[in-house]
Amino acid sequence: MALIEIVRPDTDESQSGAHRVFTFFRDRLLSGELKAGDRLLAERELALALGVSRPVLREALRSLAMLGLLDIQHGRGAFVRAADASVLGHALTLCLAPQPNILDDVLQARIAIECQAIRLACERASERDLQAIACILDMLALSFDEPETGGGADYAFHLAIVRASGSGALMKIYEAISPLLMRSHVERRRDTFREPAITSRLVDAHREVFLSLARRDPDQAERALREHFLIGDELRRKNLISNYQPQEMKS
Amino acid sequence: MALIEIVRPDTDESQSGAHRVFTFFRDRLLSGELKAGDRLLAERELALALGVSRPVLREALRSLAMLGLLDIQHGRGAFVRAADASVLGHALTLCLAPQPNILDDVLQARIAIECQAIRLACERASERDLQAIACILDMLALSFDEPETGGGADYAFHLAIVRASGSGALMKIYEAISPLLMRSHVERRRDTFREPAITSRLVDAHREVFLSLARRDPDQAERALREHFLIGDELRRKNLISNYQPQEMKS
DNA sequence: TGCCTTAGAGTGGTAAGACCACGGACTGAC
DNA sequence: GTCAGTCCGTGGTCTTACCACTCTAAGGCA
Repeated sequence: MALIEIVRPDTDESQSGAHRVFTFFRDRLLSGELKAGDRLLAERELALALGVSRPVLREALRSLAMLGLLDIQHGRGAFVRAADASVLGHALTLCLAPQPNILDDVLQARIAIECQAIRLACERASERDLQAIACILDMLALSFDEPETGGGADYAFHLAIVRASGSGALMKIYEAISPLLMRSHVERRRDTFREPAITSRLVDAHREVFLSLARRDPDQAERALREHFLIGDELRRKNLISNYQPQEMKS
Repeated sequence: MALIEIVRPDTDESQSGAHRVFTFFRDRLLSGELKAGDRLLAERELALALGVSRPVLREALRSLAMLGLLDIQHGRGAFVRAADASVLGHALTLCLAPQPNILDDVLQARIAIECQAIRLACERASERDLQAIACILDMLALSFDEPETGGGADYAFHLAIVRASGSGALMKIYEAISPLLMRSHVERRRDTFREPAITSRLVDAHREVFLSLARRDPDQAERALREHFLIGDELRRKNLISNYQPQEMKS
């Protein structure tokens, strides 16, 4: 709740006011001088203290808020917010937006993260981590014929593996790509689902991944995981073909 | 150069003005309606057209600029900028800042990206990609005893592999983590370097990675790469030990 | 005495107007 | 033809004022 101390940002000449104020706060956030939950001074006081006008200060604060670093509440004040991965996700989406085939391409990033994560998890996963994954696996097996809960369990399974890796960086990046993953998943699920042979293979694949992890065998775990992704890829291709076959060419 | 058409953003009630304008532009950017290079209307006209005051509009534009989506030039105007990975890098840095051991942890992300990238590269790399990597390898071999250029060539080698994967997502994420990688690298390089035995092993390791890639053998390429990372890790540990050994404990 | 209502103070949200600083283009002189 | 100066359009900033929201505390009522 410390109301931040003010030191006039006399460095950083050449940058315009708002940008100066922006970097001022960003640096305090990076250095840990401002922690989540801290309340900033009132805008009028801050503007005075930093030697800028209120609109300029607001431009900077608003920018920080858009980045998810600040939580500005009408009538209450501005509070430092713990940076979550949602901003990262948005930034990534914006970066990747202009590129073609993003939804497929982001799958490569997913494979990259998960394969490394499961290797780390083989070394680092705690018993609790493994139990959690086992639990999700059970849910997965039970709900594999329900699209919604089944899809959720599927995602939870993979997320739990990444979490078990104990790597914050992998976790954050995985969270960042997950909104795009979701879009890809939704697009894919439209018609891929609901053939018993497929779903049972899917559950088996997950089980094998888990077993390799439980045996703490990195190479086999990664292999099982890659196998699982290959199956998904294969299914997708089959589906594409069967989708385009009946109606010749649509545009 | 299309000066954007204006449609009053009458949806999105409940959000404050600046945020409304922000999402207004963000959505146009995502949908491709605004392309890189486009010039926005003047602030005064935009404010009038969107039905907000100029300070409010500026708060939104400034936020977009901070995100790297807009390039606002004094005296010239505001231009749409191709989203590059630098913002992503900053966002990632901010997300990861509060966590301990980030510099080591981000290495895990690097390994993840590169291992998947080299697998893809084995399938997709063009002859030009391979030539480029070979060229960098030569530079690496020649300059392995110069800290600066050697370090640069090292980075360029790995970047070239990621580029050869042909995956935009992997590339963007790799670029995003590279500033953190740099920090880690600098920290590490302080004293790791300059033992001939080490540097020659380093060059050999790179060469082996390249050869596996040129033979388009994904499994071996990944193995070689992991080996390379392991060596680095081992060196780092040795160094830590030898650093702390001579002078007992320094605080 | 206790609770509810209400008014005030403090906060962010918005608007309008004016002026400054920079960049480019046009026009004039050389 | 070239160069310099001027002018206009642009973003950059400041000031002032007012509105809307939140919380709190004082006051009235039961």
